[in-house]
Amino acid sequence: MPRSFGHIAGQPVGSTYGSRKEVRDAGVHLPLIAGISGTAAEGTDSIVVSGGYPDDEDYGDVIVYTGHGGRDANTGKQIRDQEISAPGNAGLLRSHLDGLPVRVVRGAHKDSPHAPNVGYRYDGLYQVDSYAAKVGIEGYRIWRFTLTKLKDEQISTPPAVAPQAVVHPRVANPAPVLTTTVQRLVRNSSVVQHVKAWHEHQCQVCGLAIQVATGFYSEGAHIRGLGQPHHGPDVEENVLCLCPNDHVRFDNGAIYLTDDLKVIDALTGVTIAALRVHPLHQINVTYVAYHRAQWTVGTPRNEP
DNA sequence: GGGCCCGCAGGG
DNA sequence: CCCTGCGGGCCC
Repeated sequence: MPRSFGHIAGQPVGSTYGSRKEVRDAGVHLPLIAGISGTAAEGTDSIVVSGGYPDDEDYGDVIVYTGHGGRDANTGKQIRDQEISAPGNAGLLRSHLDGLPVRVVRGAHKDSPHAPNVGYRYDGLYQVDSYAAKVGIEGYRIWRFTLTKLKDEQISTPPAVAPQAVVHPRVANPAPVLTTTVQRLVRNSSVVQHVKAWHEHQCQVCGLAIQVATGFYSEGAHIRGLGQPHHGPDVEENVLCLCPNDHVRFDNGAIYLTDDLKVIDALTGVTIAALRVHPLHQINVTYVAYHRAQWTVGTPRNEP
């Protein structure tokens, strides 16, 4: 069964299961025993919270989840430090860096008001807000991942086609203001992942690749913005791989691109770099021109 | 109820 | 292929 991120069709939040085999057969969490599903490269698609590690803390919408590793294979006792490079831990780190949603399944266990009374229950999607090491109850280093529950509007995937045709009805409630973290989550489509992979997380403006414990971090920047009022498409030709600084510069017009992909400093008009390109990553200059126009237009007027 | 061991399936 | 893992059943 291929790994998939986000909700599983036919498995609404609140679905219950009698055993880990049933959870697996539903496609909600694939491993039969392990609590963390996923890989260091792709990220973690799901976890099971069932009291397997004493340092877990479950507050319902916030979960502090213990990573795996460091246990004796026979006794199950913690006998050494956990490593961030262990596959499940590195997977949760990657989900944090890429803003991927994690399915959370809770299993029945004592002393948790948030766990089901019996069996397992799918409790929806969470994001990995942060992680850090600490010495756990058993006296060894553990890695702890803080997950918070996502609201429905935070996990809508960008449409595959440009949404010009979509009718936006006037609604009484204004659209929710999304945090930076959630924007990243909503925007991290497979398109963005492709672009990041081509550039190996290296910023196309300055060349910086931010490195953390088990990999790199970069941001996917849409050249012509998604959604209102720009309606840019979520396609590779409309996405740049940038470091956070150059992402902010680009989104605020402090830098823009020429049609031959030179990077211009908007304040001085000076060319500061040639955009770093990759043969597989075609960039559509229509979007480049659209972005540039946003920051360079002025009202035409008759000069005396 | 706890200990133990037999497991499968996935990841490296 | 080898190793591991927030099962689970069975025995005492």
